[in-house]
Amino acid sequence: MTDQTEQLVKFKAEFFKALASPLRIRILDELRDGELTVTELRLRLQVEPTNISQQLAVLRSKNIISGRKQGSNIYYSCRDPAIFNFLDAAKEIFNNHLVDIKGMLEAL
Amino acid sequence: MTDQTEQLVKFKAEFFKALASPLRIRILDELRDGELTVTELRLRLQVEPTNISQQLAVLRSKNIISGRKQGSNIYYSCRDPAIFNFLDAAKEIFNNHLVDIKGMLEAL
DNA sequence: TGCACAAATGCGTAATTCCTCATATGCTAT
DNA sequence: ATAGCATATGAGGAATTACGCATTTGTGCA
Repeated sequence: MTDQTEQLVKFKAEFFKALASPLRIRILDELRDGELTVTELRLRLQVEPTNISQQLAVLRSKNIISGRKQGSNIYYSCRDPAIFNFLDAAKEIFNNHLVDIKGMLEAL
Repeated sequence: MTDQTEQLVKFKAEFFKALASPLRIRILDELRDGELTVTELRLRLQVEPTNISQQLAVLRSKNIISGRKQGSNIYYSCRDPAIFNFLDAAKEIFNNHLVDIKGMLEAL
C-alpha cells in the first residue's frame, strides 16, 4: 500500500467520522434549505449553543461547512450539496437491507 | 423531532461510524472483488489477526458484511455492493473540493 | 484422543469523543 | 466605555473506542 493510498484512506475515515454523530447529521439536515446561525440551529434542535458550536467546528475542520460572518452572527452553510446526496444515499442503503429498520420500527 | 426520525438519525450515525476507520475501509476495499478469510485479509493488510477479527465484528454488527463458514475458515463478503458505490461517492466529494487533497499530496 | 490451525472473545490500558460549565472574544447599541 | 448578545474556546468527567495480549471455541487431521 502506497503512502498516498494510505493517506487517502485516512481522509476517507476522517470524513466518515465527521458524519458519525447524530447531532452533526441533524445539523446538516437543517442546513439543506440554506444557511443558518448557531442561534437558529440551537432553537431548532433544542441543544446547548456550546454543543452546537463544537459540532460546527468539527464540520468546519473537515471542510464540510463554512461560515459567513455578518454583524455579530455567523451564517453556516454546507459547502457542497453533494453531501446531501451522500446522506440520502446512506438512507437508500438502509432501505435495501443493511440495517433491520423494519425490526427497529416494530420495536417502537 | 419524532422518535422514529431520531432513531433513523442514530442509525445513520452508527453506519457512518462503522465506516469511520482506516482499517475497516481497507478491509471493505479488499472485499470488492469477492469473499476473503481472516487469514487472507491479515496477509494482505499486514495486521494482527485479532485486530482483523475485531473490525470484522464491527462491520458484522452493522450488517455491512456477513460470513460464510466452510471447514475451519470463514469467508467474509460484503452484503450489499451499494456499499462500494457509497465509498466511491465519498471519493467524488473529495475530488470536488471538500478536502484539500492537493495540499495533502504536496505534503508527501 | 490429542494436536494444530482459524477465528472469536475477554481483559487492560491508552486515546478519543460527547457534553457541560466556565471563560473569553467580538460585535452592537446605548 | 459599558452592557448585552452571539459565538468560540478551554478544561473536566463519563462513556466509548482502538489495539495488544492471553485465552477459548470450533474444525480438521493424525
